[in-house]
Amino acid sequence: MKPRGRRKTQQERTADTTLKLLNATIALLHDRGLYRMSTSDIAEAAGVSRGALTHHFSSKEEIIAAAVSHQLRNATAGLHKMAEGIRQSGGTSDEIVDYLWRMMKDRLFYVTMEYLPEARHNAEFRTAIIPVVKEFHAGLNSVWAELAGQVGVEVEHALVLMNATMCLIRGMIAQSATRDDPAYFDALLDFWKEQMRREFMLKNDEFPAGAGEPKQSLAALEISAARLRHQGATKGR
Amino acid sequence: MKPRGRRKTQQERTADTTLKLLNATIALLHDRGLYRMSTSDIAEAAGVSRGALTHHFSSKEEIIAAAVSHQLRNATAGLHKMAEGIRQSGGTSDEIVDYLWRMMKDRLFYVTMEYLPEARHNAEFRTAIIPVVKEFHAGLNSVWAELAGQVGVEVEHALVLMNATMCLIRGMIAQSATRDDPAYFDALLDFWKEQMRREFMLKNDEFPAGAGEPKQSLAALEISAARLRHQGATKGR
DNA sequence: AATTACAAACAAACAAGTCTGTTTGTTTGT
DNA sequence: ACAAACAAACAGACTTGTTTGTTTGTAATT
Repeated sequence: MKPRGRRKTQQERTADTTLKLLNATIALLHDRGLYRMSTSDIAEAAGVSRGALTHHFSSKEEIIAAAVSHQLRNATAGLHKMAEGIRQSGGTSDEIVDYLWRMMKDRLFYVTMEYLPEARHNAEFRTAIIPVVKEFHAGLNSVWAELAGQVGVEVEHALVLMNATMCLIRGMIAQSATRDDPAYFDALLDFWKEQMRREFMLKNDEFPAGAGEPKQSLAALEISAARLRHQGATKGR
Repeated sequence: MKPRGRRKTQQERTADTTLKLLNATIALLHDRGLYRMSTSDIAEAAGVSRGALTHHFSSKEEIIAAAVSHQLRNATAGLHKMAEGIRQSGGTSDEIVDYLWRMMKDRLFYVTMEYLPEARHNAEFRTAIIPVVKEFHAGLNSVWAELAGQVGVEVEHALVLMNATMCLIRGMIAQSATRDDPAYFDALLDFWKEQMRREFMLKNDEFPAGAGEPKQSLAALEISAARLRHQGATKGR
């Protein structure tokens, strides 16, 4: 695709170099951490000079923000692709939870944890990445809304479930920094998948898709009963 | 208790100075972040000389680890106190979720996010804090197990619920760095409280308290919850 | 009880290294 | 030829750990 030995156009040169730099930045963020890496390290890892780096990015903050945006955009693209997959050939909540877990675990949230403190203490940096973060969430919404539409759950509720799922995953990965215990996290994830299955099943029964008969399973009945009982009991508070 | 203007013994001097240093360290971790603060800043904030700091702590890493341990131990003490409150006068899952949320939001997890990258990239630091983290989790277990025993839920399952709750809270606070939206987080927390209520209710029905006393009335639960709320509100520093 | 001897706590300046942003010089593309 | 892309040298600003000197508490001795 790319001309092999041929000369590159200026645009190509810029694109190549910046891409190498951004990928190297993400790798270093993950492997060494934001404060254990220098711009020299980035240039070295990218295989370019530090002059090249400073030519394209005028500050460390800027290249970090660019790299983070780059990574988030990639993740967003993946999410939309997944939403498309669900639209065309369906998908289960289990699969989505697994996908999100893998996506976050595959460096995304580790990198996020590296720059979150920076976002918290550096207003400029924060405002620089917030738009991309919002794009990312729009991607998440697509996936979840797609599943909701497929199963017939209210979109509002589906979004709550999605956000809870994401927060849970974030917290799990955060904890994994001080707890090396894959079995523990697997168990937690299994628990959550079951929760999501039940949520979608339950809602599916309450709002039957299409002309389907409102068939409630025994388990669902018990759950609804318990829920109603509790709601009624606590309303007086 | 402490002699007012009188001379202090060496032990008292050490205790006072180190405490001032540790508190200042936590405050700076929260306000400025691990990498935006220097040991000079710590000494200044504590109102002692940098020489005093280096006398008690031989490296920045060491004082950070000590401060984190200090904070975690305090939190652990609070958890055990709460477990005791539940043992004596009961408590609801709602109240516990609220307590954990407040505890984490009150600097605990913000500080944690500051040193998590360090824990991830610095093996010595990690091994230094892991024992205290484990103590902390033991404290969490106490609280949750107490509630489980009270309501008749299997302890195993209760621990899963507790861990999920903690991970959810972690993830929410992490997200709060790039999303300033209290209503959103309130909604998420409300959703979760409802989940926990249902979990405990449901399990309570599945495993009715054997030959023991009939389970506490909701009114009684509410009363003890109010007590806990008050305790939690006044225990903070 | 007072003086002296010693150790711990503290203060302040120092030395060494690192990192960032800038500047100056060279190559490559248009 | 001109400008963009790149390379490399440089200067300034921290930060950390160390060192040197001073004060405060404790214990021994007389």
